[in-house]
Amino acid sequence: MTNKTVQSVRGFVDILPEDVWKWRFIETTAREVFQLYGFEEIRTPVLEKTDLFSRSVGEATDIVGKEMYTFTDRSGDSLSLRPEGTVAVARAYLEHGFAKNRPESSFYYLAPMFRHERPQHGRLRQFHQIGAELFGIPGPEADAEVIALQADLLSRLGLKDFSLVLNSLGCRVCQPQYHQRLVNFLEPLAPQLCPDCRRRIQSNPLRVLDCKEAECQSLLRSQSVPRISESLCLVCQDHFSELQAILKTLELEFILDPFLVRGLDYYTRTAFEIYPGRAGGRSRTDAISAGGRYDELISELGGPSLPAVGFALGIERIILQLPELPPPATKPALALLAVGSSARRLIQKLARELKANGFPARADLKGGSLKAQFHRADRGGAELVIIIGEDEIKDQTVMVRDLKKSEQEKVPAKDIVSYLSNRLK
RNA sequence: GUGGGUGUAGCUCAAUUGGCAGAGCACUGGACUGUGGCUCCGGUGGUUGAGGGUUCGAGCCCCUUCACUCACCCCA
Repeated sequence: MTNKTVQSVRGFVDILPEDVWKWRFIETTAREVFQLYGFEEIRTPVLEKTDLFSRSVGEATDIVGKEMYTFTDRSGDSLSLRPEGTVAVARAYLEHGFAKNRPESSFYYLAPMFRHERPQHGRLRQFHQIGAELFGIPGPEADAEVIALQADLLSRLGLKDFSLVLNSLGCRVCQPQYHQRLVNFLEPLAPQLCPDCRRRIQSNPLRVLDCKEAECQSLLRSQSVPRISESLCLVCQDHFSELQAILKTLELEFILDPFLVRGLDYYTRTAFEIYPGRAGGRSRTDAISAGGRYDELISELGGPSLPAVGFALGIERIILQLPELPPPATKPALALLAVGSSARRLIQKLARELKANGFPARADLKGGSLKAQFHRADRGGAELVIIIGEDEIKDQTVMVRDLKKSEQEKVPAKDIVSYLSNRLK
């Protein structure tokens, strides 16, 4: 492996055949669940105008501020590879008149996202999300529906142990008030906090609350930290407590975490994350799914005032949590081997004919000794091998060998299709 | 973006103090000229991630760089 060979771009990885079946499993399971819930698939472009993300996700967020793949195209427009899915779907929802003609719409997507982060376990620069957006329903029923969908999807995928962490971030009325209360609370403590936290007081005060430094934690625990729940307006309080009641009715367990934060600016009210494991300890591992309500996004994009709630789930992170599964059994293959060049023509022709009849027939394309051809057939998982050589050409037959039983018999060439039909059911 | 760890054949890993770069698997050929798996024998495959330095001599020490990985950060 010399460095002269071309390598893939950092953080962009190949998904090899030995792993692709996991992806397909996740994708088809997701599509099944979405169909049950009445969500429709939508596909939006990987490129959007940079402006779309900076005004919605937030100019100051890390995602927009330092992680986007942004470039100027030949006509001078600033474009970005999408760092997340929600905003693009909201754009499409507006652009195609759904907001007007069918405000209650629900969409899902399975798509690659791009963020220029430092690659790490479960964190790539091109990563893949399964996401869903439910538009037009203001009540907590919509939040609960979306959460139930995630839970159903995860358990269908075989992930039995996960915990749902829940919080309300408040709306555009109560959010700024809480923010100010928190900053007022933290500023006097700043000298005793770690350098990171001192910086966070301005940039992201909520992050101070789950700092990993023991000293910060004990300091905060000795004070009565203001909680968002105490600052919520009445409407937000109602929404949040109703949601909790619905989740209980649906028998969906959750853990309240007043310090749960979202990294994108458009979220209001409900915010949730799903972590692997029962404990709900959310400091150790990364969330496998997250989302929330974003009632202001549509209007901030220039549309009417319409509520929405959605989530996104990281496929790579799901795969890391997937229980050990045996790869699905592949259809038994038929290998066709040839001795001699005229036989080689015949097997390729015969293989094509067999494929037309639905048999996964694979003619050996490389040739060489029969032994080598047998070896490849065996390694390739063939159960039956058809051999054609001079003898078979002469008497218009083919030799059919069962690799498992180590038995073989001659079959008239013209009968091969019906012979195989009996043989392989 | 910050800090730590690791890079040796396609894969998994050896190599004494700085002293001839190796094994297993895989691939390939033969034993067995038209019959796979098992066994035995042989072969291909490496600028030791890359570049520079120290040294009679570097896989090993030093510097730089790239990649992977872990923690921070961020987030799905």
